[in-house]
Amino acid sequence: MSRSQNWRHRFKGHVSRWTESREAILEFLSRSSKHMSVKEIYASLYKSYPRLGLTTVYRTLELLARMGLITKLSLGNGQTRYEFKSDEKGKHHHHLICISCGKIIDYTEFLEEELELVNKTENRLKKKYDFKILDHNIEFLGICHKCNQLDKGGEHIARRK
Amino acid sequence: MSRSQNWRHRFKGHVSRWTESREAILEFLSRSSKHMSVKEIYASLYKSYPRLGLTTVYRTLELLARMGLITKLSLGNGQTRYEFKSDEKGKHHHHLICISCGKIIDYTEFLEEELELVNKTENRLKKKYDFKILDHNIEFLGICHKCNQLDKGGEHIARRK
DNA sequence: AATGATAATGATAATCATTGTCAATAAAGA
DNA sequence: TCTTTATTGACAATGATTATCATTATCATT
Repeated sequence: MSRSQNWRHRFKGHVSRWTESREAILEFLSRSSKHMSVKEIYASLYKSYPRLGLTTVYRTLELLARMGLITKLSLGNGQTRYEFKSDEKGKHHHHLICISCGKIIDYTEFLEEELELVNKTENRLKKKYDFKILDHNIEFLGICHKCNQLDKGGEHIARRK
Repeated sequence: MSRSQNWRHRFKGHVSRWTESREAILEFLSRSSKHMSVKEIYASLYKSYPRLGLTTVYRTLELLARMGLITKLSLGNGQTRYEFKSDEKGKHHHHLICISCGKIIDYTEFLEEELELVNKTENRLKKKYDFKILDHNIEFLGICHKCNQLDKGGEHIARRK
């Protein structure tokens, strides 16, 4: 757990103490797949760090989001998810979400123009509303192929659980 | 409650029965301000429709979102919010959210290009991933002016509750 | 207009993510 | 090493959302 301290400097200026928990959580997120739930993060870390408390995970994730290092995703299924904000080109993505089964698709195509526009808008908003902008979320919501088949099965929307 | 039936036809094909509750909720949302919480919606309707149950409000909102008539907003503060999707030009907006105090700003500026791009992306995604796209959310997250002042007060991010 | 099948409701309990509390612990400067 | 106090973590508390299920109300049919 104490091997890599690559992330320590990232906390400078934001918090007064660097701790193993914070290091571990940030380190873990930087290596994991997208949109991890709090439970998943906690469970994964617990294996190699049993002393970690769930409360700390919540607090740290909130902290990291405030620091702008991770993105918080509220996808409307009762589970907040987080993902590391990579600087690597090509890693940036947005979300396509099925509101029926909850499936999430990260799409990385079609982003060139999108990002350009996002940056422009970000600057305009920053000026006009005096916000310090940390992040953005762009998501498209709909019904995936599989769920759409069910819809066509004759059932009314309201009937499905 | 039974006076206006303007919305009845909207339910055709989606559900098998039209009911007062559904009418009332859709009618209410079409008149109200943006991003109402479930509690707010329930409380408002309760006055003139005391038989309405909270469960029904939840179910109906879910239904209306599935029908594509309202937008569901999960803003990460533990309260799902909903808003009517108006066809009126100029009513469309996106969100600028303060992650510190939760303040939400609807911005309607800078949307011309944005919408064009959104439509284009929507079509591309629809084709590529075979989704029936119902809605989109675009939000910018950051720290509003007021909260940013506090940050500068010397406190570390982690200290604030 | 009355009937009957069943979609929809609503009171209530149950679930589960998130937050509050506070004594114990551990960074980090002296 | 010692002291200060930021941070932690076990646990309780909260609060939004969902599940249950008997009751009610819609609407096609009579």
